[in-house]
Amino acid sequence: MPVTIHDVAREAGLSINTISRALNGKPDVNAATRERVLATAHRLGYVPNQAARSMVTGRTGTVGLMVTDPANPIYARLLSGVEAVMRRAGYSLLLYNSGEDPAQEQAGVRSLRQSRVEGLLAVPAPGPPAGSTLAAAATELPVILMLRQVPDSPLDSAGWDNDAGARLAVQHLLALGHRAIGYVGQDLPVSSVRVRHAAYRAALVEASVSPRPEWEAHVRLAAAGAYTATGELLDRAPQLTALFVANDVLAPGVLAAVRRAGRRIPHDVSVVSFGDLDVAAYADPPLTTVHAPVREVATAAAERLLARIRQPELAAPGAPPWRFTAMPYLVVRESTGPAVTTTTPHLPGESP
Amino acid sequence: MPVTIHDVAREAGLSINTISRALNGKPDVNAATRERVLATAHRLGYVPNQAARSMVTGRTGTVGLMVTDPANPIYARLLSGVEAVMRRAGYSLLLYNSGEDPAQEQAGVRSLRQSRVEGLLAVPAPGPPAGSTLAAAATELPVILMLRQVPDSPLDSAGWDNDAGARLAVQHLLALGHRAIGYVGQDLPVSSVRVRHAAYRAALVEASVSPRPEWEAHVRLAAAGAYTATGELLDRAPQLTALFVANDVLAPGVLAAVRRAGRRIPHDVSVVSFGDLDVAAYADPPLTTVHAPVREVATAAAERLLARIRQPELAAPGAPPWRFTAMPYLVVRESTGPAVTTTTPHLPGESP
DNA sequence: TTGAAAGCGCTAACAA
DNA sequence: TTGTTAGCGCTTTCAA
Repeated sequence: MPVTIHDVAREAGLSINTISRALNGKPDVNAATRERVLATAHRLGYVPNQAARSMVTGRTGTVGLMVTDPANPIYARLLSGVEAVMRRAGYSLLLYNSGEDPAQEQAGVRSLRQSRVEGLLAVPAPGPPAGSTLAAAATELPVILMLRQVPDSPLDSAGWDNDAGARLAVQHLLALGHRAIGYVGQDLPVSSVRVRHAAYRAALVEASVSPRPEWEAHVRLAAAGAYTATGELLDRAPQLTALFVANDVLAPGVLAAVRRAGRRIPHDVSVVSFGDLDVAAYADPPLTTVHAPVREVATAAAERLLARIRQPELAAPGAPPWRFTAMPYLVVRESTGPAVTTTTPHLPGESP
Repeated sequence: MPVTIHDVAREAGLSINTISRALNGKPDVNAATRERVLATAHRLGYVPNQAARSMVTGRTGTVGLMVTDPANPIYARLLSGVEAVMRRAGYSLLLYNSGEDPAQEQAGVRSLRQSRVEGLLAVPAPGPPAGSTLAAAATELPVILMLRQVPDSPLDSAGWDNDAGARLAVQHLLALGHRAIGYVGQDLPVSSVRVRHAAYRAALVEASVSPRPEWEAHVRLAAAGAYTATGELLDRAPQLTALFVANDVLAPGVLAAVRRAGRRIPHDVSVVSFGDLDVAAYADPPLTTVHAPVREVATAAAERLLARIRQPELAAPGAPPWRFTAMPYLVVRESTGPAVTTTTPHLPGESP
C-alpha cells in the first residue's frame, strides 16, 4: 500500500539500486542523481520499509524495554531515561509491561524476540523462577537487568546500592537518637525490597537494637495500602518514634496515617523514605529521603546495551557480568528530627 | 543467526510450508504432523521472524505511541492504559517521546512510519504548526489524538472536558464565597492548558468577578517552577483567598509556597487542583481536585485505534472525526474551605 | 495432507 | 556511476 522503492525508481527513471544507494548516503552516486532521487522520494512521500531493510541487514534498530509497572513514577523515569539514550542512538523502543507476572514476562520476551529486538532492558518480574526467562533470552541477545538483581545471575545489571541506601536512612535515624524504628515496605519478593528490609534489620542490630516483627508493615498496594498498614503499625507499636519507609510511593500514605494517628512529624515520629521522587520534596513536611539515582541507572544500562549490541564480544563466555551500582545518598529535609525521650523527666522550663 | 523455519523444516523432515501451516494453526495439517512440528520448533527454540511475516502479510502487529514526556505521571498512566489494551489485542507498542518539540514529533512520526506501525496514538506537541505532522501522518494510517485538541483538526481524538473540569474547580471556590481566586498553570501553548485557563476566566466573569492578569502565574517547569511562581503571585496579590492550580504536577510546589508564605490551607488560602494524581490524595492537606479520567481516555483511544485498524472504512472521507470526551468530576478533600471575609467585622462570639 | 514456487521491499554483491 | 541479480524468512497461491 505505501510507496515503495520501485515507485521512486520508476518515477525517477532509475533502478531501485540507485535509489537505495542515494537514500542511504552511499558513495558512488552522482550528485545530481542523488538530488533528483531525494526530491522524487520526498515528493512521493516515500518512507523506507524497516521490515524489508531488516530482512537483508539483519538489524532491526529496535530494542525492548520491559518494566513491571509503567505507571509507577520510578519506572516512568527509568523509561524516560532509556528512551532518551536510545532515541539519540537511532534505536526504537518496544515497550512491554510484565505487571510483576512471570507468565507475562515470558510472553513479553517471546513477543520481543519475534520482533527481533537487538537487545533487551528489563526490570525482572518476581519468581519463581526469578529471572529464568530473562536468562534464557540472554543466550540469544544482549540483556541488561535493571533495578532488581537476580540471585547468582550471570546477566549484566544496573541498579543502585539498596543496602547502602537503606542503611543511610536507618543510620540517620539512629544518629538522631531513635531506637524504636519501624519499617514500612512493599510485600514483593524482589531483591530491591528484600535488600532494603535486610539492611534495615542489620543496621538496627549493629546499633544493638533488636529488630522486631511487630515493628514492620509489609504492604501490597501502594499509597492506599501504606495508609492502612501504617495505621495498624502505629496502633500495634505505639512506642515507635521513627519510621523507615522503603519506597517513596508508600510515603504519602504513611504520612497521612501518621497524621491521622494524631502524631506530629517529626516531633513525635520521624520519617525517612527511599526514592526521592518529586512527591518527597513537596510533601508536608518535606521528606528526608534517600535519593535513588534513577536517571543514572537508566543511562548506564542503555549505554551498556548499546555497547553490547555494537561489540558482542564484550560478553565473553564465562566473563563476569557487568554490574553498575549507583550510590544513593541521603537528602535531609524536615521529616526527621531528634528522638524525644519520653522516659526521661522533663527538665524544668522545658516545654513538654 | 536465529533459527529459521528452514531449520525446523529440515529437522522435522517436512517442507517449510507445512511448518508454517502447523505453527499458524491452519487447517489441513495432520494432527501427528502438527505435534511433531510444534515439538521440533520448541526444541530448536524457533521464534518466527516478525519482519519476514510482515513482508508478506502487510501487517506488523505494532502501533506507535507518542507522548511529550513519559516521566509525567499523567502520561505514564496514559501509557500504562494504552499498553494494557494493546497487549491484550496482541499488538506491540513502539514508544516515542517528542519532548514537546515539533521537530522531534516529526522525526518520531517518520521513525514510526518506517516501522510501519498500523496506527498511532499521540499526544500532540505544541506548534507551530500544531498538529500538522500528525495530520499528514493521518493520510497514511489511523491516528488518534489524546488529551490535547488541535484546532479544527479532522483527526479522531480522546480527552476529557477541560472546560467543564476547570469550571467545576472554580465554581467550587466561588460557591465557598471566594472572589479573589488566583490561577497557577503551565506556560505551554497547548489546548488543554489554554482551555483550563479560559474556563477559569470565564467562570470568574460569570460570577461578576473581573479576571486580573496579576492574579495569574504561568510557570515553565513543574513543581519547582510552581513554587517560585506561586511565591511571587502571593506577594503580588496578597488578597487572594483561593488558588486554582491547573495541573496536579504543579500542586506540591504551590502548597509548599503557600505554607512558605505563612498562609494556612484552607483557612487562609483554599487550593483546588486538576488531575487527581496520587499526590493529590496524600498531600497535606489532602487536595480538593478535579479528577481527570486518564485510564478511561487511554482505553477509549486504544480501542478506537484497534477498531479503525480492523475496519478502515470507519474513517469515511469527509465524515466528522470521532471524539471521545470523558467527564471530569470534583473530588472535595480538605484543601478548600469557606472564604474568610476579612472586611466584615467578626460577629460576637465568632472565633477569628 | 503435503510440497514447490512466487514474491513481499529492500540491500549487497557483482556486472556493465 | 548505474543496472542486474540474488536472497533475507516468511505466507500464500497452486499443484501434486
